[in-house]
Amino acid sequence: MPELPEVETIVRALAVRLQGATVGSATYWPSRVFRGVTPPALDGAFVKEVRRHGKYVLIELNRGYLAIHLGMTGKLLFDVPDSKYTRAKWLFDGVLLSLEDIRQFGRVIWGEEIPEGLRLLGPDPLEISLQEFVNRAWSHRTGIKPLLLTQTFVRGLGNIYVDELLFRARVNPTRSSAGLSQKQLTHMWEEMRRLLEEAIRHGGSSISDYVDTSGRKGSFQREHRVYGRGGEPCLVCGSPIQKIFLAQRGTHFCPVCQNL
DNA sequence: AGTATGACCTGATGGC
DNA sequence: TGCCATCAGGTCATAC
Repeated sequence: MPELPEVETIVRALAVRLQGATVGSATYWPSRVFRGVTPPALDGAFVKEVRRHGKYVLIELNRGYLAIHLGMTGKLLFDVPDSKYTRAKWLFDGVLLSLEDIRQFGRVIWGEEIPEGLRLLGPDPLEISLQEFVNRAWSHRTGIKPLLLTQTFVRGLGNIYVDELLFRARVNPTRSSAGLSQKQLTHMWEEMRRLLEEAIRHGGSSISDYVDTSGRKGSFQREHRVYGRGGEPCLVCGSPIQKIFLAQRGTHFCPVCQNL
């Protein structure tokens, strides 16, 4: 579910309420999200910083790092009662934070250092330089869509924002990354930043599950130009938006605006 | 190194 | 109303 803009929205809200707070208690329900390794109790630990690392929420404590990936249906919610899908909850100076995850594709990782799974990810799309973006794109032989979804290439893009980005940059999703021109990649890099920043300003996209820490939906789904619009007219040229499958992911694009 | 496939989970939706 | 298939903001592991 949540991609970079949604996780960024969550992290900003967490930072306000958790920075400097002390962990009073932690409760973990048996669940796949821990992948067999439940974090320690953490009583008395305090929060140094909350930040985003790709699609991970990273909570830095004085004793180590709690990394939370929300998978497809994960939510971090303040002050809600336990539900059937509550997988963990923490009390930070009287503030209750719960992790709910229906499908359990999310994960919670504990590490005394930043977990390796996070360190191995590629650069952040909002921080990567144009030159590095171009060089990295040209160094792979794969399709541009699957490449943008690969978190070791850049960290944080998912299916919605890749489709939207390729539409805005007028790049066909079936193109190979190495075959793109400097001009096309420059356009993509610029649109990537613009798109993500705009989506963050809208509080992310809510299709079915995503809500922020207060349970509120984002509004960027109203700005989607291709994602979820298969068969509907292109907002630029009017031809029907196509939906195909690439790398097993639904892929939406305009065959005219994004011609080969 | 690439790509293709299935697995992991649960719920919503649409066709019959 | 029920049953079945299909689909969903994401990784992962395995096999060619």
